[in-house]
Amino acid sequence: MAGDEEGLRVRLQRAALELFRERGYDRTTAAEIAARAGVTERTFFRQFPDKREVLFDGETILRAALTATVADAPDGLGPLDALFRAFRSVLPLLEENRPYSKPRHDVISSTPELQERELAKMAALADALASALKERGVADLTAVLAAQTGMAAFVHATISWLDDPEPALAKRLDLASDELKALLTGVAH
Amino acid sequence: MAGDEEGLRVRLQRAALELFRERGYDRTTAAEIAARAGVTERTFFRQFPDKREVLFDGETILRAALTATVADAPDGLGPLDALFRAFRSVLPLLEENRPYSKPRHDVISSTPELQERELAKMAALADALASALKERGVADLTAVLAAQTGMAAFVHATISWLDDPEPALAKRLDLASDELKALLTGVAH
DNA sequence: GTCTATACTGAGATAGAC
DNA sequence: GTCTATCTCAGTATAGAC
Repeated sequence: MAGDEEGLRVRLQRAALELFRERGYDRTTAAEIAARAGVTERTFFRQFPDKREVLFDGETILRAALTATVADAPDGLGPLDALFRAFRSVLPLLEENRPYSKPRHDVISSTPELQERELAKMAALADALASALKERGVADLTAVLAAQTGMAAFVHATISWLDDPEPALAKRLDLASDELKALLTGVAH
Repeated sequence: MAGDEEGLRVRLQRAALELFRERGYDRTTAAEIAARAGVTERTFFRQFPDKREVLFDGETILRAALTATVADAPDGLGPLDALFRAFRSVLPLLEENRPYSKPRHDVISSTPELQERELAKMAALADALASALKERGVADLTAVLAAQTGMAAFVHATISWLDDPEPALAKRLDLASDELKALLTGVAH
């Protein structure tokens, strides 16, 4: 038995992604993932509360980075600008992880169960960002709408960039930001 | 047996909501729901692909109503205005259903599994609205961002109104609409 | 690590609508 | 008779309790 719990989690994640790509998500069992990582099924479920979660370990890190950057934003910066500043701050992290994220995303987008979990993670992230904005003194409704709107732009930019690396993610983020501005044009009420 | 399939679905939905409120979602089995509706477990799963889905039958109607109204919007109306016009058109439907929607929402918000499913439904709705906007000639990126942003406002208004009926839903929608305008105006880039 | 509940799936038998 | 919906029975996999 290794004491290397972190290494075990990574091994399980890799084994899972491999198997999901080979046979598809629903045709691979938790026992098979565990076996490929050299442990038992029980150990798998001790590391991850359910089978889907094995593909969503990185979200914690992303959330921590984003909320910290929002908290550190200079005074007077508007809510959406504070968010986009945070999104830009994690660009290197995302670009570095693209080789893993791309196949991972392919599996997710072809598996309804995993899509649901992804939406849940993104919603949790948006909630965390809304809280970070409120900490800055942004009003509740404003913070929630800004977080949702910003996340929508961020997710859309990221996903389209995973499908096609050109244009670069930074460029796509700028595009989405501009597009949000333009949305207002013609809003009557 | 009865040919009344629609009545059966409604009976199953009501039985499910009752049981979920009595014992909680995870402490009630599909067999129990079926039994209360007078059928077997297998029949339950023929009507609904999984246990969660029994609480999400109305989404289809809402989606049809919203997309139809977006399609019917007068020429020259901006994307966000077309969306809010559609949201307002569906207010009577929502108000009429509040007695059912409120307990349903309580169950959902206390059950992670159901929250995930709800997010998936809302995402599907946003996709449908984005498509409806594209049909009107709105550019892809614009349509997607408008749909996501509009849905965020709509969902937030609806949920807060389920928690507390005052102020009215129409008022809450106007508030959210105004808030979005204010939000987008301050984007620097 | 073992055992069990329960969500789901498939196949075949049955019964009612037409 | 066909067709469709339910029931019955047997099975697998996830997840939780012990």
